[in-house]
Amino acid sequence: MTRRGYRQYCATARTLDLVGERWTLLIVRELLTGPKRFKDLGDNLPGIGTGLLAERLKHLEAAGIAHRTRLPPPAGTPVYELTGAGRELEPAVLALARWGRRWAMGDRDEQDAFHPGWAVLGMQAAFDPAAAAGFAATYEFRVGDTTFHARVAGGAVESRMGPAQHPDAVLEADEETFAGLANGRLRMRDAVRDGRARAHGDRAALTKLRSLFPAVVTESRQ
Amino acid sequence: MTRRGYRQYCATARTLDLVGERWTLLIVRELLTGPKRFKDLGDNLPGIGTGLLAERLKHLEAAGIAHRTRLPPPAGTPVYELTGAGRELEPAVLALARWGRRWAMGDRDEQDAFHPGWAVLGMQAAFDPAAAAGFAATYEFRVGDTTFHARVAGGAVESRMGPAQHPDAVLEADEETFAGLANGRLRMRDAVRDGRARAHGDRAALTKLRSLFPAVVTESRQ
DNA sequence: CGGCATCCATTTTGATACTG
DNA sequence: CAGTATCAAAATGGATGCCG
Repeated sequence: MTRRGYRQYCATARTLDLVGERWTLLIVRELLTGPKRFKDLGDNLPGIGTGLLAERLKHLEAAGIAHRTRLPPPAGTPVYELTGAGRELEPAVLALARWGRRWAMGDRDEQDAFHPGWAVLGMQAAFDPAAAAGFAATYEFRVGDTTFHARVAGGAVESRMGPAQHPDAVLEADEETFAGLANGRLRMRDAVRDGRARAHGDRAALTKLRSLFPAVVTESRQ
Repeated sequence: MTRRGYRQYCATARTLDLVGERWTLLIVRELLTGPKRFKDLGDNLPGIGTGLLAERLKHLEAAGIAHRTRLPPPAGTPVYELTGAGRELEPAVLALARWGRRWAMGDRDEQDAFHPGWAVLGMQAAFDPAAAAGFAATYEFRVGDTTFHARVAGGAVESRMGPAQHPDAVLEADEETFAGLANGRLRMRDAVRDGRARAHGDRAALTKLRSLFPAVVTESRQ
């Protein structure tokens, strides 16, 4: 009856006691890009099953990582949203993503699902603060009918779903191409040159884009 | 038969496919402080059972994260050791530890195990690069009959089990005290003032120590 | 010690049907 | 849509025995 735990007085183990079970960190990943409805969470986590999803959400609430609330009127739809503690899991999730970009991203399998929301985090994981020093710009990304944007400033990046207010540049690509970009298999410049991605807007911002979110693929010359 | 996976083309999910199962990241944590024997791994992971530990180690080998080798002669004991890919999991493990120090470290429960090796990572998670800028020193820590050290230089820290070559300062404390320091529940200065920890060595290095590894506990003044 | 094999009691999970 | 209820299929924990 009592939840299974590692029973170790260790910060890593305690964290895993709270978010280390199957699906939990992926739910956090979903919520990192904004509040979501029960159904949307389920749709982005194929295979989880409503029962387990409900259980995990209850647990995250009990742990103070997420909470159930309602979107402001007139929508009023019930959604789940991260708390402050939950948002602070972002560095850990990004660290895992960074490792995955480097070591776990073979080609995409037919079976593998892909949702543009994941690309948002993929881009954040790819972000190179050094390249962003002393630079500021806002980018908008369009993938099929999904849009998100990234605001670069002060050597940091902030990404969100939805369109940007005044984007300096816009990048447009199909899902497959974007998956490659976000997961480090494809270089921005190659995608644009091949016409798989279309870019427009401020020329300096577009040039900078390539170094802000470097791909992982071997530094093939040229 | 086929391993269970999330089947998502997402860097976070792929990483969790490889290291997200129960015990796996704790095995990585153990190996981050150096190669270990099968038995020592088991001893530091109470409850895992030899079968599951063997299965996890095989999986980590297959994934290229760890490998089985032998200590150089004359010891020759078989040990498990991280590969390059495995060592690169350190940022992710430390990020989880950092979150845990902040949000998951209630008091230690009677039931909770504690091993000094965990403190090594706890200290690394606590490390504040900003405070270390332009500073260099080597510290040795003694907990019961266990010794480890941290070398601070170039705004970074490197910790290892075992004594330091030429420590600038030495900190000595019992296990309970050290657990509190590593997990952020106890401030260095308080532990020293109370006599729960004994420090000696270079005075400047000792003073700096307090800011290099700040505690998490509320900034209660004085 | 290093590890695999086996048996068994519990937990977790996955899939689906069902209710407000 | 949100979430509960239910049941079968894994995964895990613990004990124990074995063999190099």
